[in-house]
Amino acid sequence: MDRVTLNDVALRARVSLATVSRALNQPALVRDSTVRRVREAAADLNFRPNLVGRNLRARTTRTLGVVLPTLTNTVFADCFQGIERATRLQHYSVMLTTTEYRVEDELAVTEELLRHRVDGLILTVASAAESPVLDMLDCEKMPYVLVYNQSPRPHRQTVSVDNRIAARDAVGHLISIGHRSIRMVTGDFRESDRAQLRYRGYRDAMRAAGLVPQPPVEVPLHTAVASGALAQCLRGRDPASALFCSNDLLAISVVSGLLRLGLHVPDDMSVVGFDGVDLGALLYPALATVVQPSRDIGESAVDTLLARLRGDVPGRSIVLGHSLRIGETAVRFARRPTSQVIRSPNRRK
Amino acid sequence: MDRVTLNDVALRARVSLATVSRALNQPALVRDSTVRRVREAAADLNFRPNLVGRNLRARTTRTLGVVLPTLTNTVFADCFQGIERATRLQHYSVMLTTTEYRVEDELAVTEELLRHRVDGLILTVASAAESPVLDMLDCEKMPYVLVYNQSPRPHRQTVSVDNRIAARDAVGHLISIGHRSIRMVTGDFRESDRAQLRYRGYRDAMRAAGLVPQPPVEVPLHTAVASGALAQCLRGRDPASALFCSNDLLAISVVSGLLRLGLHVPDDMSVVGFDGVDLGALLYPALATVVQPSRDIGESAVDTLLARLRGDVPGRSIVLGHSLRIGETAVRFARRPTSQVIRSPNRRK
DNA sequence: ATGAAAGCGCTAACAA
DNA sequence: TTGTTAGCGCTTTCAT
Repeated sequence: MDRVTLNDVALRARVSLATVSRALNQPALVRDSTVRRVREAAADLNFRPNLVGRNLRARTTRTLGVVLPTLTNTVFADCFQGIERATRLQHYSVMLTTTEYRVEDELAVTEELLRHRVDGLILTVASAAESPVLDMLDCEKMPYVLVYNQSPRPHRQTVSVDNRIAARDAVGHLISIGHRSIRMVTGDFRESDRAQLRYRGYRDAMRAAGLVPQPPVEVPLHTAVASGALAQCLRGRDPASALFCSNDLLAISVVSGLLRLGLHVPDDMSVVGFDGVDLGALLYPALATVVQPSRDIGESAVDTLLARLRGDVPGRSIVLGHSLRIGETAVRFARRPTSQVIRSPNRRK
Repeated sequence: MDRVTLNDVALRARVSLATVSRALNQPALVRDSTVRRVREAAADLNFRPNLVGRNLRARTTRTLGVVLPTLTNTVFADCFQGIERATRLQHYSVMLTTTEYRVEDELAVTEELLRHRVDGLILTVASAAESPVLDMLDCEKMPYVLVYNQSPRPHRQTVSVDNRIAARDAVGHLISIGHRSIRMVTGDFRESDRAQLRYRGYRDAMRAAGLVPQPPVEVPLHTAVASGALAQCLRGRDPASALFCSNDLLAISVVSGLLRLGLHVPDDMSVVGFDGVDLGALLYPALATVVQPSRDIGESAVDTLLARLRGDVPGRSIVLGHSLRIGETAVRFARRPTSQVIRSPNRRK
């Protein structure tokens, strides 16, 4: 492997080991000619600083730990790219682990990160309100920042959109374009405090309009949406004309499910998602959705965390702005569909 | 922070530091009663082994470095999840970095990983045939395994499907169901040796059927497919009836683009992708595609790399099986469309 | 079965 | 400006 150490460089440059270290890390403290000699020697020997040694000595690793539920949902992948970019800019490294939504793994993977002595953590947990991991981190005074989660406890610093208001806006939009019977579709409800907040936003919007919020339709995650679950929204004396989904992946799946049932989207049913993954905009019909700035969330989390590591006072949680993407899966409600705009391009010329 | 070390535990358990280390790592070498005392002391003190210290001493980090182009394409996200699962099973950790397809970053991010003294690397490079990173790794005898890439040089161990044959199978399928004018759509061609291999597979299949392969249609990546590029496939005296796309993301984008142009998929144009991302199966119409076992590729890469770290001889590259997913975006060619199967569900009842 | 001690590669006092 | 030295937390001979 590579066994060339500071000492080897020192020997070759005919200076002490300490001088090499300084020449490489704080060249200002070393005579120019020496710096050059050292650099040359290092280059000749193909010297590669050993961060393990440095980290042990420095008692800091310049590495952040990241814990996310999954990367399959690109919302988290985007966030991670943001995290990575920001850390790289600040000359930090990052160790990523995913829990694949297994709440019981959150603690174990975090523990492993702590053994590696990451300087701080960025994580998305199932529920920020009651979380063994966060309790542990608090107890050990290990700095961390939550992404996507929002926490009732102010000391748990988060970077997110305002899920409740964002959801309210989305549903409010549906109402404003004439929908009155709107249902919310979620994955496993308990798995995500975001979904719960978004459900509250749904209720807020419904009530504000004098409508009756319905209980959420829970569909199993990561699988084609059972037509049964969807059919449930279509039956009864007050069938839904619009569905608000707790995330984009689910929304995409719901749209496909509806089409498969022989319905037309959006003429028969409007659908709105939440996340704003790029893919949604590429689809046809383009997914209407609430856009969260995932990359920014990641970058902002890094900045926040590093500020704290530098000793800044914790500061408040950060709420980034969301926006509505007016896609093609949601249109004005009409008892008898009038518009053929969306469908017509799919016609043969 | 946490400053409890082996020594602290030793003091509390009234044994030497060395005994604590042994009790924790090789309990067989220590009297049972002592092991218990040590464990208890460690638990009381909330001792958390410092891997930095261990790694420095052990001159091995039990950590693998991973370099991937992006996570936004779920094919890589899936692969990473496989990598993560396998490493965790073997009590290894992993450091991930992405290049976001910036070839010029491959070297820099890898260098950083090496400074962290990862024991080995798993990477997907733009082109395995000529790659400064790989040259460097070879030169330093740093163990690595490529995923997705296939290399002409046998010593560059890879884990992948047979891209050329897989592509040939896909195009062969199109031919077998009556298509004769088939074009291939790729992203930036130079960015990926996979795309080139797949193009060869396309040519193989065309020629084997006595058809004339056309040059690839290159469309800019990560953006809605320009209708201009697609229109190009529809013009001329021999307009395509089917498109083979170099990856699923592109295929999805192409399908949407066609729909937007007013064409029907698959009646007017069949589309086949490559990758087999889960999402494709959720869409409507479901994407026809070549399925690669991405998770397995990741897991297999870990196993291969760890075997090598254990001193096994390198062994040959691993070619995992692919399969065709018969989706709904590809159907038998007919001059005048006869089937309404796909479209009819989208009709109002 | 346990302890003493050396040292992994590096940084940072402290001296010179 | 440069050198000497003492560890950072851990594993591992080598003794006992």
